Amino acid sequence: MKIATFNINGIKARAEALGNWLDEAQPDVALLQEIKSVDENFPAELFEDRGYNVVTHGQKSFNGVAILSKLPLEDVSRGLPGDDEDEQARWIEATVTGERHAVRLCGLYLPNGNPAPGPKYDYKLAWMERLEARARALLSEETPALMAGDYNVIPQPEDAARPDAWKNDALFLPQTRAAFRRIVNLGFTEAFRARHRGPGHYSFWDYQAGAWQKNNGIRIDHLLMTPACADLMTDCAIDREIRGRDKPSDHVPVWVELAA
DNA sequence: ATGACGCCTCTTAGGCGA
Repeated sequence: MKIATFNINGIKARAEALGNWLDEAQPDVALLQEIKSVDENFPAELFEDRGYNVVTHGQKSFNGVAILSKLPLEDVSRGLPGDDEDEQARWIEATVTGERHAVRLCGLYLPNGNPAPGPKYDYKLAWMERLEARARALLSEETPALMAGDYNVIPQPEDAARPDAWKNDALFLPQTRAAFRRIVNLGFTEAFRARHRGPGHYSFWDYQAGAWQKNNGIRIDHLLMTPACADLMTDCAIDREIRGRDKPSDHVPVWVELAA
């Protein structure tokens, strides 16, 4: 079961590029972020025609998450628990069942948090506390579960081409990294680092200032697996090359293969 | 660096992102 996370930066602008990538990469599941669309305007038929089931949790203009899955999506849940006042669409869950295992899938778009300090950074840290609570609950199930998406967190200096440039940024501040590390340390396996060491692995390159051409990237799209899920992982990689195509998102897909 | 780039919309300007 191949499961990918991909911040597409707008479904309207990315429909064609996303379709091309799906046709080539053939993921069983794609967790999408920043659809920037209300549910009614999401072009589900483009993906249903390719054999995907589609669930969305959208909002107008900003944010929005979706799941595309060739397997049926069961027990769909929208919104991260813990704040009934939060109207930003950043979390969606569903269960898929493989030949041997059911896997709980959580797609997330963690708040950017800039500028920091400030109310946006406070919202990011509060959201991460709610994420930690949901993560604890998933672990207590002792079943395969995956929390994947755009975390807007650079975990370590080696995850940025120019870490000094991010020193005061909400993606890299010590408090941000500590909150991420606290969640991982509950018992999750960060899929990419379980298989690849060293610098130079990125999932985002800014549109500006030739960041892609200079390979000035950061690694902020992550897949966190419960122990029962990590036991099933057979591969993990970043589909780096699609950043160089026409009309790319500023993020690229990251995927895991699970023997589920 | 008040920059760039590209997405979005109550669109041709301004908000937002990372």
